[in-house]
Formats: sequence, C-alpha cells, structure tokens
Amino acid sequence: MIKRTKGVTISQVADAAGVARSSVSRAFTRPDMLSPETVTRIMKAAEALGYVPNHTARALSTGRHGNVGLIVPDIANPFFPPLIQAAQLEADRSDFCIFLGNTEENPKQEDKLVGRFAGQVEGLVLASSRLSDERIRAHAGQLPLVLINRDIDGIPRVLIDSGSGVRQAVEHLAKLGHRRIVYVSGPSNSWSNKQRRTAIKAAASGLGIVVETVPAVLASYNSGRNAVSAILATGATAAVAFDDLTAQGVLAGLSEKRVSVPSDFSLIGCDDVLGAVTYPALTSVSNRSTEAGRVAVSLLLDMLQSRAIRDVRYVLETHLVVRNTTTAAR
Amino acid sequence: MIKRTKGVTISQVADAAGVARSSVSRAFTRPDMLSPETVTRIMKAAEALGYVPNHTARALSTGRHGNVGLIVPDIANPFFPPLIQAAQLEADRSDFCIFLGNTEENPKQEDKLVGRFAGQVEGLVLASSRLSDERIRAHAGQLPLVLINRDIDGIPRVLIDSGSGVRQAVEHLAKLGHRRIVYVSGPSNSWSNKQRRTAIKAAASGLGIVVETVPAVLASYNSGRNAVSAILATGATAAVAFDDLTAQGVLAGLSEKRVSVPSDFSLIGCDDVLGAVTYPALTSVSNRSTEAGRVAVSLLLDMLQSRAIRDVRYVLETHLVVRNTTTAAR
DNA sequence: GAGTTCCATGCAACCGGTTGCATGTCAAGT
DNA sequence: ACTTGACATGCAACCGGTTGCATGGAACTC
Repeated sequence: MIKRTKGVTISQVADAAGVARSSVSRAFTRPDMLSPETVTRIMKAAEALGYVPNHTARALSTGRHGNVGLIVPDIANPFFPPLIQAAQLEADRSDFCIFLGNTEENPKQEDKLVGRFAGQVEGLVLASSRLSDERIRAHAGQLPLVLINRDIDGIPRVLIDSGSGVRQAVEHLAKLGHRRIVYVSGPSNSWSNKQRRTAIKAAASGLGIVVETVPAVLASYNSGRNAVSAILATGATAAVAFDDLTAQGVLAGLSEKRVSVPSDFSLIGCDDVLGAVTYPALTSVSNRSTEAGRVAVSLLLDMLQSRAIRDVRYVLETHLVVRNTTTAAR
Repeated sequence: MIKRTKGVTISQVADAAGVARSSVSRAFTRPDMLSPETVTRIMKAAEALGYVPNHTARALSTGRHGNVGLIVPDIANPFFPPLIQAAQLEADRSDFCIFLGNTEENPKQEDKLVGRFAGQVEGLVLASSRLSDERIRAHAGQLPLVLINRDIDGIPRVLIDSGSGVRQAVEHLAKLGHRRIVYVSGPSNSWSNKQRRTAIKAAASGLGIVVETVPAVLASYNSGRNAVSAILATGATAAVAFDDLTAQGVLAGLSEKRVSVPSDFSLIGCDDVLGAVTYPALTSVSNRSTEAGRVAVSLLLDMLQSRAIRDVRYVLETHLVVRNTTTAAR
C-alpha cells in the first residue's frame, strides 16, 4: 500500500551537513554568500535526505509565495481557455503558479473568490470582471491587480479593442448593401459589450445604417437562440452578435426558423473562437485572448518585481475575419 | 492614487481587545472555548482594525492550507472546462481553493507541475494524466492523489466508462448495416483511448464487424482532419473517433473531400462536448465530465478529512446519443 | 468552610524557513 | 608585527498564527 513520507526540514539537513540552519537556507537562496565547498556539502546532504524547501514557511517569512490569481467569469466560454493557458505559461516562466477562479458571471462569487485568494497570491488578474468599479478599486487597494477588458483609470489594464474589428464588420455589411442591422448584446455589466455596442452605433451612424439592439442577457448559445424571434421582428437583414457563442445560437435559431444564412440573413460573431467550425463558417471579429493573458501576467509580475504601480493601458487591436455567413442584402 | 494597506496581525487585535494572542486565535478557530463576551469583544476589535487571518501563517502551523490542485492535459479541450468548473464548485463548498495546472499533454510538464504544486496543496486531482504508472505511484507517495480516467490499483480513481457508450455505438452502426468501420484513435498514453479501442474491438468482433484503427496522434481538430485520407483508404463506411474534437476534424476533412455525412459516411464522436453545434449535429457518446470533476474533488476532500486512503474505483457509465451523422450503409 | 472540578484564559513553544548582526579567521596593507 | 578589511558562518529574532499545558477563580460538593 501507499504510504506518505513526512517532510524533511532545514534543521535535519543542517545537522547532516554539520552547519547552522541559516547556512542551509543560504545555500538555497543565496549560494554566493557561502564558500563553494560548503554549498556542495549542504546540497549533497539535502539530496541524500530528500529535502524540499517548505513553500509555506518561506512564504511566511518573506511575504512572497510565488502565486498569482486569475479570475474569469466562465471557464466554459471558449474565449477564456486560451487566455488561461497563455497566462499560465507566462507565470511558469517566472516560476509562479496560477490560482484559477471561475465566477459563473456572478459578482458575489467574484468578490468571494478575490477575498479567498488574497493572502495566498501576490497579485491578481481579473479577466472580464463583472464587479463594479468601486469594488475593483477597493480590491486594488489590497493587492496588485491587473485587469483584462475592463478600463479603470489608475489600474493597469489590458484591453482587447474589438472596436476596430467591429467597425470593419459594419463597413463590410454596409458594402454588402445592408441598411438595417441588429446588435445582439451580451451581459450588461460587461465592458466588452458596452464597447462593441458603442463602436457599432458609431460606425453605423457614419454610414447611414440603422442599428437595433436585441439583448441576449448572457453570453451563451441558448440566449442567442432565444433572441432570434426578436431579431427577425426588427426587419433587419444582418446581425452582429456579442460573441461567437451567441452567434452560434442565433445561427441555430435561424436554421430552425428556416431562415438560411447567408442567403436570407447575414451574421457576424465576435472573438473568433469557433469561426472555422460552425456551419456555415462564421464571419467574426478576431480576438487576442492569448496575448491578453500573456501580457496581463507579465504586467503583474513586473508590478510585483518593482513594487510600483504604473498606470498602464495596453490596447490590442482586432480585425474582421470574413468567412461564409455574410453576403449581399437581398 | 491607489495605496496598499499593510496586514493587521493577531497581536494588534489582542492588544486592542486586551487579551492574549491565543485568545484571538481561538476566537476565530474555536470560539466555544471562550466565553461569549470575550468572543464578541475580540470580534469587535478585529472588525475595527480590519483584521484578516493570515492564511500562510495558519497553514504553516496547522499544515493545512485549504488548497487542492487540479491538473489537466489541455484546458482548451472542451471536455475539461465543465470538469474544472464542477471541481471548483465542489472545492468551494468546503472552502477549498483550486490550483489549476495545464500540461499541454506533456508528461515532463505534468511532472514539473506536480512538483511545484506539492507543498502548496493538500491533495491533487490528476485528470487524464499522461504520466507513467510509476510516476503516478511515486507522486501518490508524497501526497493524497485522486485520478480521473486513469485506472491504477490502490489509488482512488474516477473513471468515465466510455466502454458502455462505445458498445452502443458499434451496435448502432451494426444495426444500420455497416460491416467495416474505423476507430480514429487518440493519444497513445491516454487511458480513455485504450479503453475505447478495446471496447470497440470487443463489440465489433461479437457482431462480425471489421475494425481498422487509424491514429490521430493528438486529440484535436487538425489531427482528425489529417486522418481522413487514411480513413477513406480503409474502405470503411463508418468511423468512431476518439473524441468529438477529432470527429469534428474528420467531419471537416470529409466535407473537403466531397464525402457527405451521413449519406456517404457515418461518423460518431466521443465525449459529446459539441454534439449539438456541429453540422450535421454529431452522434456521440455521452460524457460525465461534470460528475467526474465533482466526485474526484469530493473523494479527495474525504481523504484529507479522514487521513485514510481507501481503494476507491468510481465508475460512471455512458451511453450513445444519436443525432444526425449516422445512417444506413449504402 | 475546605476540597474538588471545571472553565476561561494566558504562557510559551512550535511550525520551517529568512535575515540583520555579531563573531572568528585569514590575507593584505603599511 | 599590528591594524584593517573581506569573507564565511553562526546566533537569534522574526514572520503570524496554533496549541498543549499551567494557572487562577468561580461554582459545586459534602
């Protein structure tokens, strides 16, 4: 049967090597302070005993535990896994571990997670936070914070500017002759949603296009599907959805209602997370989630290093990826 | 500008409340040992100072830090997010936090992550581990471990028995008149892959069906797509793919080669992660990933509670979900 | 009213490291 | 030969809690 080995401590290593505990500590953290022979002797003893430094103890005395937290609203949304993956990779490069939190789009849960993480992490990345500005500011007062897709003065943030891509989407639709389009909006407390809606309205009004907004409440397949009746009721000939998931739901809803895409109706998604794998392949606005994850963590680690908070605002541009769900208006 | 608040310690609270440090500690951990008045006095003082117990210090003296690790091979594979989400929810119920690790299907990375996590977590869940049995056994000697989709004697494990569903899939194809089918296999070090291949062969031989195996190497869209030539070369009329992602790739590859599904070729996936959203909707073997995540964490927390390792083998049955990618053989 | 119990609280050691300062040694400087 | 300094190492306090044991007073017993 399997039995557990108990921890070897620094004292045991010190005894075995015939030195003081402090020397063992230094052998691991600042070997340059010791003579090379002492270091090797200590290392040999440590190896023989199977010594592994105790992370917790080290964290207690240094105040640094080498963890950062990452909180996302919905891990199952394909926008996030690449972001998480990139964040983890970047953290790894500096020997940091990632605590992952999933809030299920619920600000209460988010607050709770932040509280639980604080004290175990040196800093936090909040991706697409659903918290109010005040709560975020409050948290930022407790520990280093970097935001993704949330634009608050004084707090370092990485923004995926879907505005640029959305503008191209509207221009694309205009060129195809669409004069009346729908924006299928996402979560009301989402910064990206606000940004996209604003960008669409601005672009449309410049091109003489009418935009109606149909709410989808959540960013999900089902809310997209449920929004279809309302979308068709507007008399529009094309729609831009808050994200690809919503668009996919709209696609399904349209197909159920025998409205074929793109011949009867044009559809554009956002985030380009499944563009190539829907049928027809979805025209979408590119995302930069991988970069966002990487940059956010790298920014955070910088802050931890320098102990300074710079007011960084890192913007990532996007563009339209045209596939098969858009065509000329009838 | 934002400034950080420094930590309030137990001593400050003790001074403010006019008691010993130990009393403050007990007020938070074992209030029944103190008189109610003392507890309220301490709590009031703590509140006033904004005291929050230091997680690290507590962990050091108790040896319990309330974290468990979860390691998966690929976050971006849609099989895992629901599992992760469920694991997190379950951990949350007991006030545990989840450390997430992503190995990118790389055993080296997995080993490294386990090492880095050990010492910060009380236990570990390895989902679809790509490590060798020996490595897993070695890790299990260091800390409590629960496996998902990996069957090793003596180590608690949660198994999604796709065998039952795969058997149904083969029977389904047999009933439709297919006599020659392909199994598009997944990662060679995947337990699920082995299980599925075995189940298919067993079921097929009982029904007088010929099975050819075509390797897809990784569980991904692209490997599925690349496998299509080899699949068609076998002359089979139907295929079962290692997972839905692979199936989706196969679907795309077939469509590029003008082989239409299901009229020319029948296809079945596994894990049912995107069945309803492909076109045509994919027939697939159901998954139980949410339950697997939940059960694994709950098992792990049990182990931590009781300090005992029981040889648990928790099996979750699956079944075939018929949609639109299968039809009678020509 | 003295002896016994019980309860609330304090004392101090401990968890396993880190680190400022003191000490001792040896070589270089004059 | 004596001072000076650099360097390697040890000592002990500290990080912020937890916990076994001791203590003192109140309540209870006879």
